[in-house]
Amino acid sequence: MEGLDRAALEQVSEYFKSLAEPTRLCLINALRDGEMSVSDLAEAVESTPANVSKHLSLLASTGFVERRTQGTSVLYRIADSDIYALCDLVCGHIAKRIAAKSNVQAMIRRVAKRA
Amino acid sequence: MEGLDRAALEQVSEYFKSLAEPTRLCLINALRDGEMSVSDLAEAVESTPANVSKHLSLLASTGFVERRTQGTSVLYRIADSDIYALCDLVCGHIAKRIAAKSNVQAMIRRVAKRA
DNA sequence: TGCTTATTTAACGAATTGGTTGTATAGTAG
DNA sequence: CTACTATACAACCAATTCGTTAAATAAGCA
Repeated sequence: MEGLDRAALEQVSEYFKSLAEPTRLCLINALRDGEMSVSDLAEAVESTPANVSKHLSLLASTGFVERRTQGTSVLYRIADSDIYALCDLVCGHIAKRIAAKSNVQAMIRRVAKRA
Repeated sequence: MEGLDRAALEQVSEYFKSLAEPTRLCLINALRDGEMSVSDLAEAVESTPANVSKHLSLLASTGFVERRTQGTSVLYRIADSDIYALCDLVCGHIAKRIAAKSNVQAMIRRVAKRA
């Protein structure tokens, strides 16, 4: 992303924004095992169909999920499994931070002991 | 991130949120070549020192950048270069989407020609 | 000490967003 | 055709956020 202009960065931020919401991450997690209907997803993430529908259409607009109609239901699925690589990178970053922090705390404990 | 509870997902979303803003992405881009002061960064991203300072402290709180004081200046640098891998994944996703879209448009052109 | 520069912080306003509620649309069954 | 179900959409409110402005803090220097 080296030489991106302002407009491009705005678009990139849009994509990050669509992942920057716990309910949407929960939906993405629920879709790990395959496609699900809106109402089933609503139950899975403990929210209302209306709310879930709104989140899903946002995720669809950024291309992370795709929809398919079956009868009166609409089934959603993950469209780009790179999304999980993204989440794993962030989780790894958090894990590193927690590890670093506990190292600091361990050091503080050592210093305190010595004093 | 398979079995994450609500609290953990909320934390993950915090990290994505810190990348979900064009000015912050611009700052991260500017820090690619090494550490920079707040005022230099403000000039680089065409914003005010106050605004940039606020964005930087947010990025520091999620551990993507680190600070170091030198005289009256404060120098910021990238703390975890995984951040670029994250951006590259998103850029790749966008590129895929654009490619797919232009394929669809090409197909539409073909069909239109045939008719 | 006082002056200047660099950064941070607080307070404010405009704009965006997540969730709710009520309504509209579309497909299915009777 | 009517009734029912599943989903989407519009309007609304509360809460958050980006940027600005002004004031506070801190470091270097005359």
